[in-house]
Amino acid sequence: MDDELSRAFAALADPIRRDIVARLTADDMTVTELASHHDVSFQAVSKHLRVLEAAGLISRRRDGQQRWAHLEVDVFDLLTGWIDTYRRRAELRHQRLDDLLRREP
Amino acid sequence: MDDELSRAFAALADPIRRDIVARLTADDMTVTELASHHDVSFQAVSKHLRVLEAAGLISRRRDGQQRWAHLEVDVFDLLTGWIDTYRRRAELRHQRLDDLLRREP
DNA sequence: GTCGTACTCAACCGCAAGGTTGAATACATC
DNA sequence: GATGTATTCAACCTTGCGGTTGAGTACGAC
Repeated sequence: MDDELSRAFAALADPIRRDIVARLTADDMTVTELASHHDVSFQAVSKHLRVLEAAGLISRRRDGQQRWAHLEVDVFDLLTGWIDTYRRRAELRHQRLDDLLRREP
Repeated sequence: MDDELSRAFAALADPIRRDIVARLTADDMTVTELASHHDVSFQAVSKHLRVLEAAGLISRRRDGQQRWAHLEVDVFDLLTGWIDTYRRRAELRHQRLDDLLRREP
């Protein structure tokens, strides 16, 4: 659990954090607003935001007393990039297998 | 950490498990073969395989004394499905924002 | 049946994750 | 300056994860 890929996958493994990410697709939000939708303490949500920030999934901006969380979609590319690489590799393997079977029945 | 999506993300958060998945794109493999590439005990790799199986990322087949692990790519769709849904939603938001700014400068 | 091989199960350990509560900080308002 | 609000920091607790080792199971070979 050290590289960026691991942090990103781990960050999205938690349902509350996935929900936070989902809400941030609509608009930037403050900690209070995000916490209002969850049955955990305010501070717990604050922790979740720190995890998301460490994973590069969000950035944060201070405005007065409020801290606005903003979704950073670039990390999504990192994840789908990894997944697609190996999905493609698996499909290629099946392709080759099919070809072989078709050639030697 | 209960639903399939959480299990899948969590499973791929570990570098060893990602490496196992990567190797399985080339071919089905036994526990011994997979363990030979990593600096952890044989039993630790066996545990990792159980996690991957619980996440639906692999299936397993017994053949004599050997247990072959086989990659199941369908879970990849589950992950990219989730990611793309919210990536698209975020892009739509930016689209609307751009339109608004272009209309009222 | 015995031996070696492939693997799982079980018990344990250290550590980090996610949660809590209470205090501290930072800013806005009066 | 005092009060209220938004947020973080710090200390703590419990649980689960990834690792280990040692014993148990299941199968093949002799």
